[in-house]
Amino acid sequence: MIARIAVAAATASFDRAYSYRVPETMQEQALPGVRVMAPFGRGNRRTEGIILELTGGDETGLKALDQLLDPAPVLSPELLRLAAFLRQRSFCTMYEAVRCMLPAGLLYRPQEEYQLAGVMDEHAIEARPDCFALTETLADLGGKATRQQLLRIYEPEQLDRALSWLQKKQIVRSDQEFTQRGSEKTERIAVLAVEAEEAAEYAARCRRRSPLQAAALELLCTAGETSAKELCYFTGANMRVLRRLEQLGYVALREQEVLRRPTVQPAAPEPVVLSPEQQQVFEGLSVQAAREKPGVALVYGVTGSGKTAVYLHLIRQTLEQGKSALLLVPEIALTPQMLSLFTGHFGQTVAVLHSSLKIGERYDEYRRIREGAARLVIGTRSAVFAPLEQLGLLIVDEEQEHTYKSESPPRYSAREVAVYRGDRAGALVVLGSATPSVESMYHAQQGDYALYTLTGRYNGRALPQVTIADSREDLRQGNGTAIGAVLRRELQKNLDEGRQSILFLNRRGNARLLQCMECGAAPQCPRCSVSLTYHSANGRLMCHYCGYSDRAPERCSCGGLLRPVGAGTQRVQQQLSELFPGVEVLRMDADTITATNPHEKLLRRFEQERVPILLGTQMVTKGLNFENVTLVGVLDADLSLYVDNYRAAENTFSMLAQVIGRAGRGRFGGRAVIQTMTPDNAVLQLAARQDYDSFYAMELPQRQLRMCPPFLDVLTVQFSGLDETAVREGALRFRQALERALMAAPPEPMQLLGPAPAPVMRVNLRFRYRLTLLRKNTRPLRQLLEGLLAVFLSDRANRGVTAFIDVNPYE
DNA sequence: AGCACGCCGACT
DNA sequence: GTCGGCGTGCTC
Repeated sequence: MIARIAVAAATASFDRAYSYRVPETMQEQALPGVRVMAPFGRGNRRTEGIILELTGGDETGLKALDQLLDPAPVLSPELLRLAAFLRQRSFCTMYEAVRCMLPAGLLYRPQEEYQLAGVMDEHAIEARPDCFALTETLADLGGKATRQQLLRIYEPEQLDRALSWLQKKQIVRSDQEFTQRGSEKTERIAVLAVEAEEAAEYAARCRRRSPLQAAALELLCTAGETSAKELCYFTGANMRVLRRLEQLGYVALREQEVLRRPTVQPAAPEPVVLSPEQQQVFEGLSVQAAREKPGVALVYGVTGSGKTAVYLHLIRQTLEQGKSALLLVPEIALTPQMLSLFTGHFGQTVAVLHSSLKIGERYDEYRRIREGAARLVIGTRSAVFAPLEQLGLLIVDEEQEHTYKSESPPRYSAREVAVYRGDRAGALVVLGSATPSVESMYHAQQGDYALYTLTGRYNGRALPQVTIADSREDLRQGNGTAIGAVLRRELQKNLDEGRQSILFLNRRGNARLLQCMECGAAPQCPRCSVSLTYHSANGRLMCHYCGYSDRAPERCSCGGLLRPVGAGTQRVQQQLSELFPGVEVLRMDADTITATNPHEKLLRRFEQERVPILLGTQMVTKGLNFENVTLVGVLDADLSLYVDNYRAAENTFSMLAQVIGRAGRGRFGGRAVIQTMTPDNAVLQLAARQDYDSFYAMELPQRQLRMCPPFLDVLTVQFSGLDETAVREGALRFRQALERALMAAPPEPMQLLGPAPAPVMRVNLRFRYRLTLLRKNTRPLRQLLEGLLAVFLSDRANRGVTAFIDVNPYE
């Protein structure tokens, strides 16, 4: 018997199915979807792999599998096919695709184990004292140790240098042992092992010599029991530092059980009654779902039109038919109400999958799904790979959201995967949105998708009255603050009436920087071309691109004082307190949200204590649903509009529509004020009127003109390397090869741009350039690009330059 | 990528 | 004569 396997060791340039002989003893258990270990390459290094298929035939000259890692397949044939789709679509290797479909808890981590097998003679000891020290360590550990154990004591390079010498001399032998990650249900907790006074005293003594130990001890003195992870985060220490403290007897580390089922507060399962319009949409979808090839439905429903109620009925029907359902949401944290609604109705049938679950929780949920105990999966992007059988329904809520696109390999779009899975399984795919992506609406207009519209607002409430306020007017009046005259008037009105308001600062992310008060410079990452982000919680500077972290200095290199600046919520809060003395303003941004003060808690306070004003960045735009909020203010609507991205208009429209939708959810009607420097901008005006149809009609020809989706796809080839010239020249060579290949292909509308520096030109010391190809993303094109990429990566002329391809990226 | 094989120069 | 530098080609 021959097993065709995909191996983890393969890179894009030699990723194919490799044939191995299946030893007699494994024949029964070896099935497609079972992971294996196998020797690979000249050195026969052991690599992980997965069986794709089994065949008969000539076995001579084939290597044999050496171990099966699973008692039963971890991927069904359907999911294996999905992995192949993912590989093809996102230009990743087969094994990368497989890995991304499995929960982390299921992934084996091969653990190298080292065993003492000889002794060093005097000569050797003199020549390689470092190696001798290592053999002593091994002897202390009982003659063998795992790589991880040794890494607690030695630096990786130092360890590898010594080990390779010792292995060559056959003094140390290595073996591999497999530990299954995620089977653990514990986390590591640190506590003081001595009186706080003694610990503080030692901390003071050792501060000079080992500042990290001192910092960790001091934190433990004040915080008491802390998880090792948190302790490291706040002090900048690492596990080695904590181990050392344990050795010295100041700290005790222990494992503690952690909760494995994500907790969701189920709502009372009150019957959800559909309005006539919702009923009509439900029935239409229901009929469509019953077809042999249900296809895709776009449900376009204005904010507050009750898409969720329709989902609920559709899901119930699907489950009653004995099928399973998948509901994708952009971000779990922003949809608590939806989550409790569904758990209230479907109880244990629901499994929740998202990235902030603990490894064990995720693994448990995954198992409940695979065993058929959970038949409704609610989750974020990667939940699209949930191992559901008998899929009858896939819903992608807020389908335009960018969180569905993965920005790390495999770079897939969960929306596309959902459409593919639905097609293969004969299941209905529902894309829901208040502001559909231009692509999806285009497909609906073309008849590729069925279109359903919900126009009525919940309980017939009117849309908020929206005012566009001209910020230039305020500037002319000498009002340089973030709150213009119009908004100020409206806020005052709300305060007088005892109503609440939400203010939205349209800043990307919540990044906060340190800036020099003298020269204006902000500390830069030494390895990337970005400013470092300031974390006030632990007083450290961190780089979001490469992970660099350092204590925040007090002064700039010029000697000036460094002060935090950022999204500017603090400044606006200050201005508000001057404008409305004594009025409480609740701030919601990276600084006010911490582990102990999550944004749910903040929002609960906002609701229950009726804090008059909530001020925040992007996180205030979504999912909030408060009866007493009657005013929404957008402080700077332009900011997301004038960026170099074909989706800028769509994103801005969608964002504004969502924010405006936050007002007037209750009985009292709502108002919104949009402040802008360009009040005549058509996108803003249409968003103010919540006129999606006109926006779409205006945007579509723009897309055609710019050769952007839905007409053509954006395929970027990104190059990176330490040597800028090599990267640029590599990109240029790729461009030339691509031009030649496209010349030979049947002519199609297209445009090839670049090489140009990537938006963040340097990350982790590596320079990044990119080519942009606007062209229809067809199978022949993908094959052409895959081939060129493979050639590029194995061409010696491009040494030191890596490349990857991304389709319709967000950056 | 990661490894062996092979062909060249500097050393016991 | 051997050890080790790195350029080259392959991965069932």
